[in-house]
Amino acid sequence: MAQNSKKATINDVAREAGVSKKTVSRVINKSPEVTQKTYQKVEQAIARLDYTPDPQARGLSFRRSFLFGLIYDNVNTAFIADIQDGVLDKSRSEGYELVVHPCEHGNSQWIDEVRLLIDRLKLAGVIVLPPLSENPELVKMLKGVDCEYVRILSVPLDDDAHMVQSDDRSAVAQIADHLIELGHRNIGFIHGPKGSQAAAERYAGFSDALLRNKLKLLKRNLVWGDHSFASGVVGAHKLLGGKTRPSAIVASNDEMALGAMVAAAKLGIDVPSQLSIVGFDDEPQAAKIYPSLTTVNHNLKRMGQLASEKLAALCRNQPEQAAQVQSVICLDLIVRESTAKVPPEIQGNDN
Amino acid sequence: MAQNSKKATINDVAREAGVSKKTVSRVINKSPEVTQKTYQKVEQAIARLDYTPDPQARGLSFRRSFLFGLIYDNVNTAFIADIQDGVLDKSRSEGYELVVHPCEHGNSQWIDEVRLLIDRLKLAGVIVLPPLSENPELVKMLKGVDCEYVRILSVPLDDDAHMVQSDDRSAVAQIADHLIELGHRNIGFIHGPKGSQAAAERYAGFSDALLRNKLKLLKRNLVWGDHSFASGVVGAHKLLGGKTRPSAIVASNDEMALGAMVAAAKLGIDVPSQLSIVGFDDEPQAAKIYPSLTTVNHNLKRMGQLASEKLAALCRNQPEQAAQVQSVICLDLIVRESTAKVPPEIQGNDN
DNA sequence: TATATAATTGACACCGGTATCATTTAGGGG
DNA sequence: CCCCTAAATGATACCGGTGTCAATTATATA
Repeated sequence: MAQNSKKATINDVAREAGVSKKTVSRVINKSPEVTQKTYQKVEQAIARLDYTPDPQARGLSFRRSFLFGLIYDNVNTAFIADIQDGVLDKSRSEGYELVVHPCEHGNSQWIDEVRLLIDRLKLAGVIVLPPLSENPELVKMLKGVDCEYVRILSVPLDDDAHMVQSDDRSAVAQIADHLIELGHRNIGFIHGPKGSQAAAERYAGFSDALLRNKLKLLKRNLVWGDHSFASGVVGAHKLLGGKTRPSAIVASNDEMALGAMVAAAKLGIDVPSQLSIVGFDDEPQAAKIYPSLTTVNHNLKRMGQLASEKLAALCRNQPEQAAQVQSVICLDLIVRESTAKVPPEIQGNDN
Repeated sequence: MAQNSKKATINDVAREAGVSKKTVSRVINKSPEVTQKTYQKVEQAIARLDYTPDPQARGLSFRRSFLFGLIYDNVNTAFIADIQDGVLDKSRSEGYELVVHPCEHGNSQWIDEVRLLIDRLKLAGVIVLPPLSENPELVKMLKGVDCEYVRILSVPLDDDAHMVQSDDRSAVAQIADHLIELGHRNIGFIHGPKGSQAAAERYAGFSDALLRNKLKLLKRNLVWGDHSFASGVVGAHKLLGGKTRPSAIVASNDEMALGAMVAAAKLGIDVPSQLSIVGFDDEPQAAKIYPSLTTVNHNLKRMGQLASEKLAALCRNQPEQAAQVQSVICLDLIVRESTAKVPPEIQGNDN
């Protein structure tokens, strides 16, 4: 407790340094027009008084706060928490605190609600998470409002300054390649929700890999899910119920992959000796089951860091710099216990 | 977009309503001294102009912001996300936005850091999550600062207005009772980290149940862990390695219970036919494995809601009201597939 | 009906900063 | 050495609200 009782104001510093408060303000804002000498005088006074400027008062003048907003839909809490962690990492070091703001999914008013939030809190910038970030109406709104933004999504975009993209497509291709290398030819796929662009990207990656390896995409090997555990169970049952069941299943996310594993267990199909299963996301539980799940790691924290780094650059009015921050994140294939060579008795049994 | 271009200020409303801006301010703050008639005039003007007061400006005058802080240690992201969700639920309906602020664990400066955060953002209140909330230094700091607070923890406290407690002790007792009902007499326990009061409470519950049922607490049935998955694996190996291995294992949290399940699987011990396992927390993955995990549900979201409800009451200067909000939360036993009757061949094999 | 008292309302300073523009100081050329 | 121009600094209004206290109005009392 350096200060006596009240915290120092800019007037105290001005008095202490023997300058006007405007000059102190200049120092705080690193204005280049201040003399070296004056600068030091003020700096010392600031240090002596243990002064920190009041963000509220500054915000009132600037018509802008020192807050970032994190806008998300409350679907997957683990997902959010990790990104949030990364965002906090960078934003706080840049002098911004973070306001979190989940939106009711399905509530069509959410865009207006976000606008109101931005307006009222005078947010300096927002980071929008998928699937909200895919919404074109939102982007339209953000462009019309005095607030910077960065979108996190898995759909490629031609707007490096405002996006951090995880390259889901290549990652799923990688994962499919891994299975193909293990000898699998007959591979099932559990698709994500129909409206989701992210899910579409993941399927595209699967398709890429199969075509590149001259394998056919069989209709009977594709089932639809909605990224929920239950839909993974159902989907796997469908895939495994046919006469020529696939020797491997790729699920569009871990949640469904876990569902597939439970379905297999209940059907008495051993993973991985009789069936390989892969997921996508590397959720915490993926490593904590037996057999542990081969999947792909999102680097969520890193994405959060990059997003806030871009946002901070945008708020400094340096869009070029924001664009130069890495925009596309590659994911890491994580091979665990749920994948193995195709069992010999099935070997030739492909399409 | 109702407003023309700029948002309306209090002066605009005052002009529109034909009163002074101070009177408008009174209406905003629901001051009782305003006439019914004036009140309506102003309300209508506000509605016509689509006016919302500027929280920054109000905060500057009040020397207080309309922000709550959520202070946590970054150990378990799922845990945080759910509470955060509940906190947001209530706090936003009370007119507060939420700033999230993780603290580096191990960094001993964190209390000062929180003080600075409170000071700079002039937070109206903070909600502190365990294990941070257990720290007496923190509480001392919070009492010396002009900011309301609510602690979430699992240790009983005599301070209803400032705490939301989850009754871990009774819950673990319940879970042990469940096992005892199933015929288990020889029950192992994997303890949480040594410093943690929460872990101590859970063990106390276990002990309660055994003593109540006149079972002995055997030293060989207690191993220490640290709430991590890995320590669950190790702990279970120790418990299962002896000559008279327990027929059931209670882990102090789900994470370790999952570790125990993997350990059992690798040892070729079938769950639940040869070994029952229970966890604590009901993390999302608990239901998404086979066999699914019997555990206890935290009602994290509810805790978050109650905490923010209390905090809002405190901020309205109604401590009695805050104290009346439910303070102790009972947890729900969730029986799934990982527990079963004790196998007959072991039946008499107790202490 | 006049007056004392309480209930409403308004004028103005202030919260802690920044913007604008005038003023002072410093540097350079004649 | 003086004048001109540019750089550094300061005075004052203002951001959008609230607090204080005085001024006005309504109500109660005599």
